[in-house]
Amino acid sequence: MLKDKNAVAPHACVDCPIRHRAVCARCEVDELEELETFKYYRTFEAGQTVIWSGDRMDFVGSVVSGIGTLTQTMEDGRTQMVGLLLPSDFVGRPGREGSAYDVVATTDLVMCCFRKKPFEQMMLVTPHLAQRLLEMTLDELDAAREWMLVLGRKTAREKIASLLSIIARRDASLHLRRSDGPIVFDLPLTREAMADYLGLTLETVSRQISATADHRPLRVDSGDACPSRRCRVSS
Amino acid sequence: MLKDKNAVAPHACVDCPIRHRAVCARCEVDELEELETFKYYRTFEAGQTVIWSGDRMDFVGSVVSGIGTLTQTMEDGRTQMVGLLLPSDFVGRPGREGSAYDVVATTDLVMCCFRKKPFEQMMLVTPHLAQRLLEMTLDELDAAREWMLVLGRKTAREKIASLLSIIARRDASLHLRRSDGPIVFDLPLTREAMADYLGLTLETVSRQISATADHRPLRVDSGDACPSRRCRVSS
DNA sequence: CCTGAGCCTTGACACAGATCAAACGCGCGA
DNA sequence: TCGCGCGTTTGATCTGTGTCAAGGCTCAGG
Repeated sequence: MLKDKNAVAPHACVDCPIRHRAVCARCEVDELEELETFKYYRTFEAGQTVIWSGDRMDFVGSVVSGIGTLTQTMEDGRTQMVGLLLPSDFVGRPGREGSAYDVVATTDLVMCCFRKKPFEQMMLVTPHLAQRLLEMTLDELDAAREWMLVLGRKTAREKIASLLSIIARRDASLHLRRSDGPIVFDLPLTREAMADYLGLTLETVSRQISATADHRPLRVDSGDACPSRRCRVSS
Repeated sequence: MLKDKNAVAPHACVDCPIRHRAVCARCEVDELEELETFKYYRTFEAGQTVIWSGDRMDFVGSVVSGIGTLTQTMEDGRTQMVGLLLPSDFVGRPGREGSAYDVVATTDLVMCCFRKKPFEQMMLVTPHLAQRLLEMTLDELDAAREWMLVLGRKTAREKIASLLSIIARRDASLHLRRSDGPIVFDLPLTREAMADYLGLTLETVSRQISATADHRPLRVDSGDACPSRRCRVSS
């Protein structure tokens, strides 16, 4: 239960790694200071559940580092991931008591949390906050709708391609890579998590990835401990 | 091209049928008056396209009556509906040039439109508008995610049940019916539109509905011109 | 009246992906 | 060192939907 080496929480908003992408992106320095009065960090280990669906939530917050998932489960156990939480993504809904989804840490995760009550109150008087949240929510809505197309109409192969492309895009926008040569990025999801996101079974995911890896477009770089978790995509 | 008999556009916001559910729900009388200075109505016939994906949009607006759809299409023609537009639903995104989706009128449709520029400006200084829009967007996001579960994990039969249940719920919340006896409501979608929404083919939709109609839960009331467009759901 | 256009239904068949089952490889603790 | 757990791969088989095709119903127009 020791702290993860990367999980050293930042303290000043001003040099926060997600400063310019999170809910607080539009805030002025004095607004950041106000936020800090009810802000705290929480860290989660890979695999830990952040919130159970239906649980009362007394905070909202942003992912600072690591990856989380938002999933829905039916009574009979079928499960569908409805959102990926990458750094700067917002969790929780102001004005709603409980969480509608299970939130799970896929990797070690650091979250910047705000107590919900004061956050809600600050939103009422701070257009910068409310505006940014609206903007982020609209983006998420677009993403959700794009994903509906993936789930409803694409083949297994195309679904995997869509997943890789989304992760690659987000990864690139975060790390600002040079765009020459093959694109390389971590794929920190198990086959099962991918299957949950794509509306497939884990066997199908595995088969499609193996097949694709042979026939080109995508190659798996085996220089890593867990070979299939790091991808190099060409084309 | 004569005006539809129902398409007589209301003029005063105060007695608008969607007054208390639309973006303007939280607005005070003076705010409504300001909205009216750049508001206008547009009517569309069943089948007409309201906006093409990618088109520049110079307005945002609310559905006053009728039903519309939001659909995405891939280059090869596969298509997925990503949203149903029922009365009071909002169309368009402040802060975005063009539409990301095709918007099509499924029935005759009346929309209450606001010129985008003034609307955006008013949003900046009118928390009531921005707050309501945020709330509606969050609801839409929840709906989209619920739909992801439907698309990703449910069987054809369950998908149809989900569709009926959604329409019935929205219909009930709009018309406030007595809840005794079997629920009856219009289903103003073609098999093709349902298929687009559910990520199925129209043949599968047709088969499932026929099958379900025989074996109970859902019965089709054949007192109508187009028998399969009016449903009576028991249980 | 007939005709054609939409929309819906039904049938036969194919196939993508699910399901069930076995086995592999790697890291970890005893 | 061994054995175990977890994630993954691979195989054999089954099945729910898609695909292709034909035919029906209802309405509008000539």
